[in-house]
Amino acid sequence: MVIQKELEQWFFKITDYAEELLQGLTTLTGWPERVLVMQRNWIGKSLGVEVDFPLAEPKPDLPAIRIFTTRQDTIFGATFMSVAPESPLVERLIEGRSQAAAVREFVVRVSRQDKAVRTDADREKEGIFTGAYAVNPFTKARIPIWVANFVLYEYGTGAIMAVPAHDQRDFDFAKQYGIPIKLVIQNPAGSLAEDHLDDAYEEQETAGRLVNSNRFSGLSVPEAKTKIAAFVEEQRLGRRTVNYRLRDWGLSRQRYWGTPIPMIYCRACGVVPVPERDLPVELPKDVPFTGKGSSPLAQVEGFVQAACPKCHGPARRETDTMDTFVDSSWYFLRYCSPQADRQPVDPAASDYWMAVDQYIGGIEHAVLHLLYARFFTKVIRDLGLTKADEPFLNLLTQGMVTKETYRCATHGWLLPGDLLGSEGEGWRCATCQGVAQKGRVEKMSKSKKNVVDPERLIDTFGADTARLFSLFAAPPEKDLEWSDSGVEGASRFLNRVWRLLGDLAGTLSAERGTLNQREAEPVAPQVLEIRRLTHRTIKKVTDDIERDFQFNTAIAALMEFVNGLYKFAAERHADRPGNPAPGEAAAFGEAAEALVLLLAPFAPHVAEELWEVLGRAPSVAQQPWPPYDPALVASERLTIPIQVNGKLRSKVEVPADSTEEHVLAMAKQDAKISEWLQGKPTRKVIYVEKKLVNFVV
RNA sequence: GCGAGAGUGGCGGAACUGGCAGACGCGCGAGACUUAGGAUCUCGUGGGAAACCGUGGGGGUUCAAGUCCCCCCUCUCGCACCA
Repeated sequence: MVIQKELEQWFFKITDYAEELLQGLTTLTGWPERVLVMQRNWIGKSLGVEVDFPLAEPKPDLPAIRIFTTRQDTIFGATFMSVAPESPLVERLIEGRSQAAAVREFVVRVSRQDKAVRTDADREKEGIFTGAYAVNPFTKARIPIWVANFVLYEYGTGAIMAVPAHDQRDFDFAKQYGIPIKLVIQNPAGSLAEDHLDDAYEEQETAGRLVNSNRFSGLSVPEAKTKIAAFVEEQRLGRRTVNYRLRDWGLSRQRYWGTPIPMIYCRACGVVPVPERDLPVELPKDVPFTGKGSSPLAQVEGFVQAACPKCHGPARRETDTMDTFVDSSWYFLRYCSPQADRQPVDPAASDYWMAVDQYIGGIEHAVLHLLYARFFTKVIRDLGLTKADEPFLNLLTQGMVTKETYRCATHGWLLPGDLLGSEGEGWRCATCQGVAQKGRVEKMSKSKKNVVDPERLIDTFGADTARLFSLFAAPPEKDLEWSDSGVEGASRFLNRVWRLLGDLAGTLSAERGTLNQREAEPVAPQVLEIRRLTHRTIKKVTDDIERDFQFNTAIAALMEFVNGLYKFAAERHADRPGNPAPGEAAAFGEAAEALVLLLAPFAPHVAEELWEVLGRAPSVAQQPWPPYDPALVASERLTIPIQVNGKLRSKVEVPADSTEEHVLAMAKQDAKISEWLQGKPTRKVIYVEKKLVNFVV
């Protein structure tokens, strides 16, 4: 059973930074849009006004109820007010009234409800009349004050003006309790009738006009918002206000693992912070975990008992620990100067290292961790310990690993090892032989049992295969669907690389170095082709890694490279057994080295061994990234697609430096093309250099 | 409901600024080598007999659209009584 208790807790005043945390988002150009949106929503800034609604029977210390609204344009339609059940106003409003007992009972019932139930959007709207009335300051009408379950005590002022005609929640509530509805905005068609409304008219963007609103009638919604807000201030009824959805960060946890909150409670002096010389407060080692009651630390008398730093009398320590998000909010700053012992961050070191150029994490941290880390950075900056305004310049939110699920009617979710059968013949449960249903692809989890055993994976295929597959299966920001046959494919590729280099290694060493003399002698065409492939691959892999970590296409390029090298090797054996063209072995040598270097980030262990196979000194990890020769990246000959009326009809091969005239001439000579062009006047010829020709006939 | 992202072969995914759609891998098919193959190698593999048709659907711009514009559908994620 879960019981709600009120606890006294510690908070960080993150709300002081709400505006800066919001504004800072515009500078985070290296962050994914959806993370920015989530943070913007989380901060939830809204502009509105606070207005005092005088009580019909004012009390000396409570003359009015203050509300917050963003829809001041509808204020003439406010026909009642609602107050949050938790609000202390409730008690003040009902005191001495006949309704008091019933209202108290309602408040108790609502506050007992589970928070999850209460915050459910479909929750039924419920309320109770307090017996008290207020005066709408614009219409001077006497309006009843209700307690309503949907009004949030934590947001705004904990009390609202209710405009049933233009707010769906108020509309539902008014309908339920028979409260009058007053129309104050008419739609452009003029079709809204106060007594026949099916729903609240909440539209603000279209050209609705104010009605029944005195001197403000006829204005559009935006005009009315501005004018009424100004009027409220002129008349001293209230003021323009900014509200944030963001709440202060409650950091107290009734757990052991976490940083102790360095506070001491003294009967005489109150709450006293632990003085700096006594920091850090360390967690005691010997703690009983009973699993019940309060914080584990509260059980440790030796920890709890302390002397008051002020009066040195007996006092008690805070026994709650901090939310572990506190630690992850500034570790990157601490990493800049882990040895600094006088302060948490050495400003010089922080200025050198910060901000973090590239941050990688799961999307689940979009709001909490990434907002808290931004908050801490700003606080630490304001303490003068760093100049960074923002901690992370570029953010990559990598996807989750997913896998299909299997379920047996009697045994529930099944581990891959508890499955019999195959995709074709269907799946069965290994325990009961019953039918196993293949379910959705979901995030790997222990509960759904759609997991792979890393031990077995590594025993069978090795860590390189697992890594290579993970990087190849999807771009990093997308979810990765685990596939056993895909893993086999990755393993097959590494084996192909292994065999290729093993075959080549023997013949390579003899001719190393001849590449350097390539200017001196004519180069055989196949040598040039091998070298072109090599340099094009280096460029492709380099570009793909630098362009948003597109490891999947980088690995695809390596696979193409290997396929190409096999082809060249096979041709060599077929055409010129034992008789290589000048420089051919050297070109293969260059290719082999590049292959190993490019493969190293994706399959470091295999690459390290291959580096040795090539007879090079360890370690491949110490080698510079291979450069490419731009001259070798460009092809010598191009295949130009030829279209007629935008449809592909043929292709011609031309030297890369061909002029437009030459390409067009070649195209017209092409047998298929000349057939298509025959007898029809060519109206237009589109020529895109090195790309394509299109005849419009 | 609001916001963001995405829809491409049997599957995972390529296609950067409009210019050969389907790279690469899986799967599948055929063949080779084999006592054997769930190893390896080679070839093929969007649909269609073909003309042609094909990037969720429908319009549009353009010589040319997966890519740009308009409308619609579906899915995933986030927020959700925030006044």
